[in-house]
Amino acid sequence: MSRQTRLPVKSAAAKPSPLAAMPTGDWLLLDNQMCFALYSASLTMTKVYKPLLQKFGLTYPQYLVMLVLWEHDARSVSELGERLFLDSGTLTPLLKRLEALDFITRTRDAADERRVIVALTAAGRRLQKQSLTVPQHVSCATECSLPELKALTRQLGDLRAALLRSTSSTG
Amino acid sequence: MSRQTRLPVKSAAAKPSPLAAMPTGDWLLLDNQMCFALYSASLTMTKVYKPLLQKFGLTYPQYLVMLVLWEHDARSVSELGERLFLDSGTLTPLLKRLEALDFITRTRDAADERRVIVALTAAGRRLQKQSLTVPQHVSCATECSLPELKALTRQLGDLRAALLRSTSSTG
DNA sequence: CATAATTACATTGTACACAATCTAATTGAC
DNA sequence: GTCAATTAGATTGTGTACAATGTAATTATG
Repeated sequence: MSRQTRLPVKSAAAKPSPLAAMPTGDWLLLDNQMCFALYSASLTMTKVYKPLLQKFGLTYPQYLVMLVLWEHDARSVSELGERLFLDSGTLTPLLKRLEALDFITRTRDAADERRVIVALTAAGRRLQKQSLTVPQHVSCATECSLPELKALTRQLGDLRAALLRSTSSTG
Repeated sequence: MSRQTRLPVKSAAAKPSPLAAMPTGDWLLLDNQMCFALYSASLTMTKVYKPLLQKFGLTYPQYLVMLVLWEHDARSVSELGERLFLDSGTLTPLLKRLEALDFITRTRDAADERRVIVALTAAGRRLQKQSLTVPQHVSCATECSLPELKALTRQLGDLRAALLRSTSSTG
């Protein structure tokens, strides 16, 4: 067989990398890497939240759990995990801290003793109104307009979906 | 004085939040929040890297340190930190692991005994060529074109810069 | 040149994040 | 109904992140 053979090899002759249009020597440059921009922007973002959430005693991941519960109270741990893309190893200790703060309760589901139902306390519900200033402050800190924020949100959602496909499938 | 007074009040009458154009009740919805899209995309991204870097025994933050050193060998801990937006509390243990893997050396600077110079070993340099497949694979996983990747990289870099301004200054 | 201030890094403590594993409860196959 | 397979959470171990603090070396000031 010649070197030009293109039989459907294992993970496909498929698409060439989008990087093919760039010199190979530039592939490993930090500032060319979208992933590093993503990673460092995400870390910086949590630093912006920190002082805002500290007033309530919350961390950013804890605040995310509260957001989910404010949308729909009383959800199981796995439902929270699906919504937030986090697993029980992360959520279990986090939820125990939220419980210790008296913002949520954790109760075994009587109908299915494997499940743990996470529900808001009165204090947890009260927190919703008080935390309206948080997205307000953070959105200002982004120095983005609302259309820009919406566009970025969609792009990052699409990116997450694409990356999830590559982890769950053949890769 | 009339209600129109615009004396420079504490943290300014300043700009209204970009969210002002959105119903208040939507501010706390998870899927409206760019920050959650950012956070979850970043976590998903590191999951894509994991199997690719595991071949070399590296984690994603460790890989970032290698990227910096491949661009410019022999840098101090604080230089690495400035480049990666990480502090010594994160880098010190991470660098010790890279040293244990024999990819870097850590040496006190003779000219300034406070500084620790991080430099590549031969194995660390060899890793550069071997890791060219990593950005190739990840860029495919994003399902983005090169112009899309470049645009996202710039947007996220701008976002990080804006967020950094809000943490360092008056906030 | 003595000492106060600063700088560079390390350490400690808290909180994620997640793979791997474990346990208990439920469901399925027969 | 019994036992295997599955499911839901919890636990364990490793590795970030980062605030706060500690220590040693360097620089600045008088």
